[in-house]
Amino acid sequence: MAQSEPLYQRIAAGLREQIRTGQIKAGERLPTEQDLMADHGVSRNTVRLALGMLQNEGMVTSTPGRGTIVRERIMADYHATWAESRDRRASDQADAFQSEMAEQGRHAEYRDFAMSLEVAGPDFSKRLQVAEGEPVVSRGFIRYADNQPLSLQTSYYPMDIAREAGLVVPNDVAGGAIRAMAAVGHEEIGYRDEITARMPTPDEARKLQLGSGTPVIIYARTTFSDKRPLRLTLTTFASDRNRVIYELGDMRAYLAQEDADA
Amino acid sequence: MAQSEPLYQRIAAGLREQIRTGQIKAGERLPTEQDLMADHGVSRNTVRLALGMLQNEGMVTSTPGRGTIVRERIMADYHATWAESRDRRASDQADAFQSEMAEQGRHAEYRDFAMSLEVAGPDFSKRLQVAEGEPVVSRGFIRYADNQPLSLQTSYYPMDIAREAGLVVPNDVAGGAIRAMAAVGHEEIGYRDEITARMPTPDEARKLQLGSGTPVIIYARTTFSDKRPLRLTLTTFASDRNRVIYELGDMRAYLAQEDADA
DNA sequence: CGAAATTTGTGCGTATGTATA
DNA sequence: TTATACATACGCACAAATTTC
Repeated sequence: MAQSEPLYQRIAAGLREQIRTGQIKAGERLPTEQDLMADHGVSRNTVRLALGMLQNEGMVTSTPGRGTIVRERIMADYHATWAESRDRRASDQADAFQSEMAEQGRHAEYRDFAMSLEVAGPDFSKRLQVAEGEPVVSRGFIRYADNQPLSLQTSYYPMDIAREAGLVVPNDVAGGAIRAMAAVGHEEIGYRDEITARMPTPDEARKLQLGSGTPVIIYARTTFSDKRPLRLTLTTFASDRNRVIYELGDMRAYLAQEDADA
Repeated sequence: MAQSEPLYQRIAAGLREQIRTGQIKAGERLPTEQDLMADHGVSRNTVRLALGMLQNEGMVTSTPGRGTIVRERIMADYHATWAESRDRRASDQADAFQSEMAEQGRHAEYRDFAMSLEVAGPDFSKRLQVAEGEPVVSRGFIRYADNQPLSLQTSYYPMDIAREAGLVVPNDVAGGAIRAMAAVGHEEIGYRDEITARMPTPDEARKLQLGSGTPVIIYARTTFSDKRPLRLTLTTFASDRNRVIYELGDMRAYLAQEDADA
């Protein structure tokens, strides 16, 4: 006899397979806990361990009274290569996002705009070349599409640059922060992007309305003039609703293929 | 009295705070389940719900007999901008990785190399412009550093190109697959990278030796000649051990800062 | 609209197995 | 070997949210 894996893992594997093969489709209900208890002849505790696995994998969500439902994922693309360099009209880095969502027929907006002064921790200090303990200017907001939160974004600026560019104000800057900096001689000519992922903090989970098994993508862009770092932008993406896209080099073959599809 | 959150969440929050503030450091043991039961006057079940939260957040790992321990994390950088275009000597896309790890004084290697023919699913079909159901050539391996798995990588090639370039062999190709394709007229001149994150499947978790709360970063690179897609490379990174890095534009300020640090 | 039934969430207790120190 | 500590599994009760009638 094969060394048997735990009961709850077997039950989870069975449900996972039913979802993968489409026997249970996105949006549909799984059998209730009672059903699963009866089907497998196990205690409720064991059934809940199995369902807990699927929740932690982000495959299902459970709601009291409703049941356990297979999640569906929709994807918004964040084009890192040109998100900040096209149609920069409205707000800080609030730019290509709205035009891209509009193309997809979705309503994009920014909420909870906030400006504050923060003390540079080791992270900011190193990347912005600011002494630890010095103040930096933080400007952030939340991106929404169709009333659903997509990502949290906060940009940090060295104090002297923020002052020169007129960024130390508690509201949006006409034309965007990037242009405001460029206008006073701080032009962004280099970018370093660092991307990783982790599970969200409870605060992030609340703001992004994340299901329990959904990680966040952490996207950190540091920009440079020819002399120094100008800006550190931290974006926290809900990973079930976002992809980050880079296009490099000669894309004529890709573009031709896209046209053919349309 | 504030609307009380569930007991197990309160207990988890307390432990989270002790870890964040450094009262319990990486590598150290949390109080045992028995201790936590006594401290908070709750049942073991409740204590385990709290510890389960921390595990799902990737903060701790539990081992029978040993206890529950705060995880420590090491980071390897994957330089997407030039990982495939520098020092391409050894294997398929096995290139800059080894030289970079060597610079950090770590031992890099590739294991479990495998070639197989697969039927194109909807994903491959669309991106490689191959009819669904057609065979594609798959070549994959696992990256290790200091005996620890970092990422799973599999590349898919359209059958005709793989044949021309001599990739339909169950072993490494001298000089790398990219050169082999270029040598027969299929030169990569464009790249589209798609990055997202999700929780691992049990299989991925096993191969990457992931703790239960660790997501994976899914990195999909499609490359193009001037005419058509050449290759789809799917990389699954353990998110607690990897970052993906892009450097764009003029980085002279960043490089100067790096030199100064060293 | 309100009441009842359904379904998951939280919490208790207990027992046995298994890996580690 | 023994003790410790987590893993798995059983049972029960009540609360909270949703759907159904």
